[in-house]
Amino acid sequence: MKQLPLIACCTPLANELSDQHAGELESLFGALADKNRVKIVSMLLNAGSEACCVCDLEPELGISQPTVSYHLKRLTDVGLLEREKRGTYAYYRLAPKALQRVRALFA
Amino acid sequence: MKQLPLIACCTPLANELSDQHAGELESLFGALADKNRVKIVSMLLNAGSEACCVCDLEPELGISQPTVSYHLKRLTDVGLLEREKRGTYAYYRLAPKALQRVRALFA
DNA sequence: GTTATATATCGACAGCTGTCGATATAGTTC
DNA sequence: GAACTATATCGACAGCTGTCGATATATAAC
Repeated sequence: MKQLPLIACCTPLANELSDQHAGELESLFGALADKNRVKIVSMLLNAGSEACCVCDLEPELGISQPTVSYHLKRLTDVGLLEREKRGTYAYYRLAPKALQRVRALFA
Repeated sequence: MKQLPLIACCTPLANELSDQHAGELESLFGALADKNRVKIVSMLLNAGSEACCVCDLEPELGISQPTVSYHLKRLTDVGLLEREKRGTYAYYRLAPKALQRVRALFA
């Protein structure tokens, strides 16, 4: 680069995200980067404060039970969902803090 | 399932997201599901209305130039970034509508 | 304790993703 | 035109992801 044709190039870019913070966001967005997981979050949003069990979700999603459990685990691992066991059933709900956290990213 | 132990199971879940809408969100979140792409978006946010060229981003990210171009393409393909060519340089900025769109998801 | 059931985990597999070096493309400078 | 430079594309490769059937685990019902 000998000369800058129109506007300055290579201006310093301040406030770069730390590797750690960037990695956390990668995990969070990665958890949402699947159509079935987006549907799960949407269904739990519509369910309000009610929790849903795996058997609620399976017929709506049209995928096998192990795969539903896999997606629920992905969402739970990043803190978006909370799990509560009742008898043989497992009930999932949106973690209240999770939505605030995501919302804060774009405030 | 013979009886419901504590709360009703298999209640109808209304308003499921359409396959198409879920797929769009999958693409959008997938574009953000990478630490280097998160950093790029963050840098462009900090840059405000100023656009950045590839040579701005490469040293900050510490990855090769082809890989930076790959990530910029991923973000541009989903409409998060806009590209403007000036001379041999390519300048990228956040698409104004994109942030509104993401924000609206969590309003 | 035996049977039934809801969920989680395992093993395997195809497909996608991030990365790089090498190369192509397009615009600038001489 | 020839040389240079900023960016994009290509080919390849390791690693991750979503999916399934089979199986394990845990609780409930009898």
